[in-house]
Amino acid sequence: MFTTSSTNSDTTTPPSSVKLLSIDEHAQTIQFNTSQDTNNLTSDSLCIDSSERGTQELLNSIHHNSPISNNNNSNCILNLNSKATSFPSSITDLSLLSSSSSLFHCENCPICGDKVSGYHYGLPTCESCKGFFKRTVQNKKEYHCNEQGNCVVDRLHRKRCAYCRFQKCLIVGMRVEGESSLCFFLIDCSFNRFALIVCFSVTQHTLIYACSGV
DNA sequence: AGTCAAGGCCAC
DNA sequence: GTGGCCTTGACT
Repeated sequence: MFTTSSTNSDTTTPPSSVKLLSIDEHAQTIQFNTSQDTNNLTSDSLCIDSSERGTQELLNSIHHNSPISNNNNSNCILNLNSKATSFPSSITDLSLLSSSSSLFHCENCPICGDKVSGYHYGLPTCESCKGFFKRTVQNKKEYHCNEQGNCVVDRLHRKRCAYCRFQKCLIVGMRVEGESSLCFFLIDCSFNRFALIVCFSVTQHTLIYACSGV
């Protein structure tokens, strides 16, 4: 699924962090910096074979719904710790890792892009999306979209379509306590072997992928 | 005691 | 209905 390129001459030492630089319009290349420290950034990239079955659909989902792409690609840092440098090989492993929410840090709300106020219902979100999700779940609200279910959900337009806002809450992984829902991102650059792991909510019947490139 | 997330409250 | 602020309870 992936091929990789790297300008990093040190191929044996895992980086301490990965900073995402960009995802192109069709989510076919993902550029990111790896670093041992913030003053020594090197440039790497993933190239995705979009001809592989299901790949493009998955990456479009990432592009449109992930905290990464909703953040102008500037404020998301995936931190790698010792646990994250081993590559999980099964969904069970992924579900264990997904509970390590501290691996993923984002300054902007993955739903609307507003300022994150803390972790709410499993994700770092803003205060308004926290309240919106709470009211929806508590009151068992059902919304309907007047468009085709693809409304823009950002800080300015989040009030316009509750249906699309709530769908986005579910897609990015918000959940009530006790519900099984996975939303996990990891780029593993240990020993110059790159892997992107994407795990979405099982309640949305979306694919769970674990892909690696050499 | 400090921190954090869930839930409550209430002006708008 | 929304969203900012507050209280509460669990946890360390």
